Amino acid sequence: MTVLVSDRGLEVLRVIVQDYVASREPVGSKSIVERHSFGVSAATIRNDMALLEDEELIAAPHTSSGRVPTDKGYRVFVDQLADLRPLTVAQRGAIEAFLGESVDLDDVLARTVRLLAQLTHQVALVQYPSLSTSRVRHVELVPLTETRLMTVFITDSGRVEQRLLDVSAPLDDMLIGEVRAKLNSALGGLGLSDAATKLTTFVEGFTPERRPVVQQIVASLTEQVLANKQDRLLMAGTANLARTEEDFTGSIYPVLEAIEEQVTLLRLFSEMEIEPGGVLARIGRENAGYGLGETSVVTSGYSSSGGSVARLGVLGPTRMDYSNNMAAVRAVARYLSRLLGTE
Amino acid sequence: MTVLVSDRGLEVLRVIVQDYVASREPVGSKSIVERHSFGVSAATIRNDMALLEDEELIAAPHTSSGRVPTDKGYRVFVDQLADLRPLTVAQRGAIEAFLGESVDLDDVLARTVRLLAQLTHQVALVQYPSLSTSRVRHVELVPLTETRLMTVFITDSGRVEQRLLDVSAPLDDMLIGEVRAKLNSALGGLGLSDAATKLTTFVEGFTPERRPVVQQIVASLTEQVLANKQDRLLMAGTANLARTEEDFTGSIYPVLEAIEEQVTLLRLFSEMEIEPGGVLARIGRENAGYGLGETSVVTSGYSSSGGSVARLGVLGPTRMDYSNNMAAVRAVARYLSRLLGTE
DNA sequence: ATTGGCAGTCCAAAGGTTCGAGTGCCAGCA
DNA sequence: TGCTGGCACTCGAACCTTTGGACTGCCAAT
Repeated sequence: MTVLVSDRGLEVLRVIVQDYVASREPVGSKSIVERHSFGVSAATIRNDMALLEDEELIAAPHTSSGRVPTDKGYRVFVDQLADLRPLTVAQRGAIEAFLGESVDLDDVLARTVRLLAQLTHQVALVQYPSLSTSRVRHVELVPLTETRLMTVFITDSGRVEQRLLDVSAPLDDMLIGEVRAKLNSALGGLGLSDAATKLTTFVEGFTPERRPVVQQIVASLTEQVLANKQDRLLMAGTANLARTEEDFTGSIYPVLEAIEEQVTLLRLFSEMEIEPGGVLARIGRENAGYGLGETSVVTSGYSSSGGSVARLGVLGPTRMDYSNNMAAVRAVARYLSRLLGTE
Repeated sequence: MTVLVSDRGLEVLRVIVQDYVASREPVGSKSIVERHSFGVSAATIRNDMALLEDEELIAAPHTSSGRVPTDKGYRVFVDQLADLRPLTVAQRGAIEAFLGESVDLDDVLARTVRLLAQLTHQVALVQYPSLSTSRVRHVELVPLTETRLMTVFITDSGRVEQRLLDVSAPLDDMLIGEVRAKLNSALGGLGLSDAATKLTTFVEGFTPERRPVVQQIVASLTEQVLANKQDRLLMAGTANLARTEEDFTGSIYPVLEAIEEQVTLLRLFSEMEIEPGGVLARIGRENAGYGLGETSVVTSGYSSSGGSVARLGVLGPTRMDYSNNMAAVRAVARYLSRLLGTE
């Protein structure tokens, strides 16, 4: 974009975005000079606004009404104008206090997503650390009855998956102990794909009469490994859509549908490049392909001890408070990385 | 209630509830005779309606408008008039197909709550089987690093709780094996309260130099047992509140708040007596104490293999489709009992 | 470049009117 | 006794009109 807009022009854009987000009403030249000290008259602001309109950064809903930022205007605001001031001490304290209590990964993520929803008043999303890039830390077999056992699967990203399994022949502790030991020495430290490969030949180390049972266990584990490659998504604050309903011109139905379809959101997530520590916004029509043409998505990435990177973020109407939301998402992502990294 | 209202009067109440729920509009005598074949004239219906109004079962929002059921009217409808016809074959099939795929308790309940939200288009709630009435099935200690281990706690209701733990001294497999074995023989089959009691003296069976480490493990387990006595609640379909927003006279804010406060809902659940297989409704002002004066809650109970009983249900505006929702809640509760009972 | 002024536009709110659905009541009828 | 048709009455929802005001765009002056 060539610089057809003066510095003051950009400043005008900023206050238009800010005021519009705050008031939900188109903002006019007069209210700008009243609320902000530009040191120039309303007429001057009007000239600047005319330029901004030429650049399609703002638009007038009706011939003689105030202006509203366009998607492009939000884009410029986010890229050049938004100041992501750090959260207040109180907010930081709240994050630490709230997440600090967590006892395991499930708990951490569940709290995180609720926290994010509260901080931003939007729909919050947190993706589980991808299993596919993480490694096997431990496999546990827990006998429950003679023919029933539970397989527990722990990755270095802290994720724990368990599954129940019925086997055809009675189990004895000796066998289970042996299988457990061999499984752990064979799989420990492997990436998941490698682990799955290794499992295909695992049964060979056992005597023929034991193979059927071992095979059943292996089959279950393999399934567990592969099935869980698909990513999980946590959500919170969907009710916030109700509060912001007025911001959607049509109904919020398509939005609700897209949200129920977790697959859609995962695809959307996966399309957003994340440099660690950074925070990204997709604005309005940029999401039109997903039926979310009137929503914006703010995301960042976090890393867990396994080195795997997953995403988290919020989703809401295009007219959202980007400054606050981006700051919150960034802060929570960083804190989460710290929490999961050292742990 | 004395029988001041004729049989036909009750029938009129039924169609008023049904039509009002379907159309969201006050229903008048004329539309009743048009839509339903009562074999009498509108004037007669009007007389019946006057009686119903005397009984405070219906009310007129404005002097000359149709009638709307009162909370009391809904109550009578639910208690005497609603026909809970079983779900269609297709719906049953959907339940079985959807829940049948589940792999563990977490999965079952997560699917259940989503299913319930879909069937009823309301906010769905599912309570985890209470730990307090269930018994210890297995305790597992999983070493992760030299000073770090994971404690896994499995109850006969299928619930699995895990927790990470850092200990002050290095662990060796021998010790872990011994502690695991002793824990399981000491705790297996005990109720949770008894287990907690037993844990207080558990450390005595070890040599003094080992006690500190064992004590740390025991402390963590105890905490795990006690902390988890508090019940967990799953929720889904909160976005349905947005769809039904018009049904709330004021804002839906208090409702949102009550929903975020899971404690409130748990208290409300706990107040509702459940005879197994039955389904209960709390209507409108009956929930006023919780800030939910305009909402109704439909619940039932389900039992899991541990014999423990937990609750599930839906929450929505007073003007909801009780017939459908009560049938759905009952069906899902029964199916869930079957699934968790045999498993 | 910036400004004050002015004509023009058009939405939103306020007021007024109409329309019709619905009620209550009553006298007549089976 | 219970049901019916008829009628006067009420009152909200919908529609129209009017008014006020918040804008803009443009222009001549500084």
